Amino acid sequence: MAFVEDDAFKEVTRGAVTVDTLEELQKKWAISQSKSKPLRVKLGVDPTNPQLHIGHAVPLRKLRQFQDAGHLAVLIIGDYTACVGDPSGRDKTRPTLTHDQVRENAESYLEQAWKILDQEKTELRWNGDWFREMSFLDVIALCGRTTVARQLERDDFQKRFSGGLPINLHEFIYPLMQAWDSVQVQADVELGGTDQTFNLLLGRDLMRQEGLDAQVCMTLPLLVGTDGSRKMSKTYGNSIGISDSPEDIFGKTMSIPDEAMRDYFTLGTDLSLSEIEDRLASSPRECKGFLAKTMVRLYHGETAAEAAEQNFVNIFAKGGLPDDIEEFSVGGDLIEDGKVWIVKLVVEAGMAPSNNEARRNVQAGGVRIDDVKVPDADDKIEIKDGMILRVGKRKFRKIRLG
RNA sequence: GGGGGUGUGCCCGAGUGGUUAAAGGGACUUGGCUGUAAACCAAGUGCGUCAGCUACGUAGGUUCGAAUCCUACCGCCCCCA
Repeated sequence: MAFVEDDAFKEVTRGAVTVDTLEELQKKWAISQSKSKPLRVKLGVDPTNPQLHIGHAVPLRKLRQFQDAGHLAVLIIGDYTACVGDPSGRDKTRPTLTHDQVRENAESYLEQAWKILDQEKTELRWNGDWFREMSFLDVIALCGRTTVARQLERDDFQKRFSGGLPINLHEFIYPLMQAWDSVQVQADVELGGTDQTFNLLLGRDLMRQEGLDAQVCMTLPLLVGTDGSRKMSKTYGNSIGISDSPEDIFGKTMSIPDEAMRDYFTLGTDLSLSEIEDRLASSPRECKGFLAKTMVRLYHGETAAEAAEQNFVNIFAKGGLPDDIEEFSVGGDLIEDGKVWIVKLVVEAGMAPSNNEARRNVQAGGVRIDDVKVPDADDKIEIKDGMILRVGKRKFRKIRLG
């Protein structure tokens, strides 16, 4: 067997948790090189949410690495699978989306994905193209390709089943759909998070059943969220969106636990392993600052990265103010004798969701006007144009009269 | 189809007629320390300018009074067929 150990191959396998199997990948890689025929590397994405975060970016970056090595990305938009909802790693049934919602999400999804992928080397497919054509009989036949026992071996279903939680029948079909995608596009390699293992392996099975050369399955670690414990997910509120502002990306990255830095570097950036090691060897704070800057650079460019860092240092190291502060115009009905009740002001400025929450913030000493604490929640504030209202550490508003 | 369970706040979970806006934990928020890290400490987490209002699957009912009792409905789980 050909033994591939070139740099591109190393780069492409870097960070993978499992490769089923590495030998097959080496073989495919070697054949691809000798025949100058790019590998078809599949990634299926379900646009269940219009916002991509850097956790989603992990497999996309991996896909990009394959592209840089001369291979073809086969990006499948799961417009049909998204309507089912992937049960992987879930402890409850996913809410189902309408097809229209999915189409809409897909648009913004792609817009963001092209920040990472090379569009020239991408084959874009929609799995509705083949699922739409299937008859009910076809679906039945597809379902016949796996067994209930096999499904129940999965950890997520096992937990739900033994825990007395519902498992809806359509959830069993999801992996089959994803696996069928592989058959349709004749994938050489499929990428996915470790939670995708079952789905990916089922793709191998179906391809073999169809007499095709089975795909190699590569699983990647799930990026941990900014809380450092759970996987990154918008629903957990621990995600960094790739469309977030430079300031947000910088700030959120600075708030991750130190232990998560290595994963963020290896999974979320394009830096070389040796550089990453060097950085990790420096002081954690410096290292994290560099990480944050790198993250901003990836999605907003070098200039924005510099600015975001400046801004951060200015606010948190020097206790200053951000460069750009959102303005809030105080409407006439709020003002009484030139004064505004602090609680109402905070709420109206969108800095707290309710009066009670705003009141608590004041009582805790977290509300400042021009850097002076507001002592009492009952206080009325004399409004001056340009005054700075601050709630907590990171929320600022410049008050405008009129 | 028959029988047995179960449904509480963001999540888990206690509570079986009366200071129960509802124990405890997680999560989160604000403050302190700091590196917007971790750990730790403190306060807090339905709404309401504070009088009050609304909440324990949904709708009714019993009661001076219900998350707690009754009826119906809905969802979910288990066993039998």
